[in-house]
Amino acid sequence: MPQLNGGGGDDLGANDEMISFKDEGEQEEKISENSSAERDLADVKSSLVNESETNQNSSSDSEAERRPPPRSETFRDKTRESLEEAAKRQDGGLFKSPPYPGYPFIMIPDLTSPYLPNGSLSPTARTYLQMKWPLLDVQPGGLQSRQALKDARSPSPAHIVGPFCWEFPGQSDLSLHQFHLSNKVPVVQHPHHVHPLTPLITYSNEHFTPGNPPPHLQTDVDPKTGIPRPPHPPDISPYYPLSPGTVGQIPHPLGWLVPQQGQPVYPITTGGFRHPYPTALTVNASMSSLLSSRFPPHMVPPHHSLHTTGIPHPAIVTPNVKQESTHSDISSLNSSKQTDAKKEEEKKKQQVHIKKPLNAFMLYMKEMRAKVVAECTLKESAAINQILGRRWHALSREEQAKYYELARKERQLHMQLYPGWSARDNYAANQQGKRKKRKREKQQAESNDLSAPKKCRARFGLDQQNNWCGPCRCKKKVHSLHPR
DNA sequence: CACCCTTTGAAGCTC
DNA sequence: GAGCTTCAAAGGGTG
Repeated sequence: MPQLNGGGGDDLGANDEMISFKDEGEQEEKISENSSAERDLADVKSSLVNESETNQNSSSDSEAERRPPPRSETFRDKTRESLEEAAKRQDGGLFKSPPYPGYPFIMIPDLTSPYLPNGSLSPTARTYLQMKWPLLDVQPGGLQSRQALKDARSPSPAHIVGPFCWEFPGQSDLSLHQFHLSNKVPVVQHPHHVHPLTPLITYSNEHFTPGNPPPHLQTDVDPKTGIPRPPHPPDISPYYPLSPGTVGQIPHPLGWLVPQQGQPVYPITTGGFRHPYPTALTVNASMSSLLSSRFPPHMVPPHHSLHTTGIPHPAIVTPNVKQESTHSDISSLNSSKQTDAKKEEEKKKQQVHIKKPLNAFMLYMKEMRAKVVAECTLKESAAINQILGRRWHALSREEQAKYYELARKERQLHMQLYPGWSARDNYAANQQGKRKKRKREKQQAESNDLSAPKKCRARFGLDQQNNWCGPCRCKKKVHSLHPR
């Protein structure tokens, strides 16, 4: 299990395990991809499949065989090298403290008293909550304000450069710069669903360079709105330019975090609001000490329980109930008492579904999906995920390490929020284990096929058992061990 | 409309 | 402890 210590450097121990680079052979594929830039979408799709198959085939070779000889200078190599150098220049090394300046808690200058005397949320708290749980309507002006906020989003890195899908490892940074410099961007595509931690990584390496905004961001002008961005204090990550006095007047720095298409990041159901989270959103002593140890004191929130606000953590969903509250028709008010009673019963029946914390790859996917979608004009998630999987393998150790560290943080936070939670809780919770059943059935079918008595035996015969597939060999052993 | 597909990683389960 | 299974996200595709 690739658990990073957060110290970076050579202590990344598991890195040898965490990057398998099973698709080293894609270098040639990339060249061919480049030469076929006018390939249409269907070809892109099919090439993905072909490449996958190719990679799978090549993966049977030994690692040494798969690794190409010291590479001549290709565009990819140059790109990666230059990017890594750039990252080194910017970072001066990995995980300098604070390693994750944007980690949610440090975005709160002060949440000791999130409420104003009139009972409303303070702008600071509002901003924090909006960032931490983007779909939460904490804007004072409701829809109008949210719309304004939405319109004033700072650009996401997911700008379109072209309709084709270019897969260059480490390209994210390059393309990011390209995107910001490019005027031929017809569409600003925002991540559809953004994990609360995603803002930390959306801008790739630059997230980990506290106080050093990348050059392309120094214009401080939102290219979409033309609205100048406020200067950020030197001690706070430039991506969270929060100031109690300015919040509410400036475009939301993470406005693009607002879920797209009206879809929530983690669907907040009515149950989500109804249930008082036993431990959710509570920064307990240990978590606070963790934060204190990792972040400057002024960035660490005090002990308090935000759950008193009834604000759900994004990881909580109530899976089986759709948003009843949206159906608050006038007519329904007539029978509100009966409906409420039924709802109450349903509520009780509902079990809070605490989702698993996202792993490193999931975090990476969340960040990069929109960009890949924009670049490829693909929307099929399966294909997108294939691309993302390959890009993931193409990432450098350092780049991957950032996501592993984020994932580690995510798990840590999750553990703090839900001490008693176990992944096991979600096993059967998923529709009474339907998927489990399906998968088992599927695997049984496969295994039946593979172990079909005549398959390998018929194909290769008893003389060439070394060519038999594993299950067939296994089955033979089993049969030999347990003869009837 | 529920489920599949597709990816990697974490964690649980089984033997 | 190895190997297998499930579930995290995502959204178009499918039956």
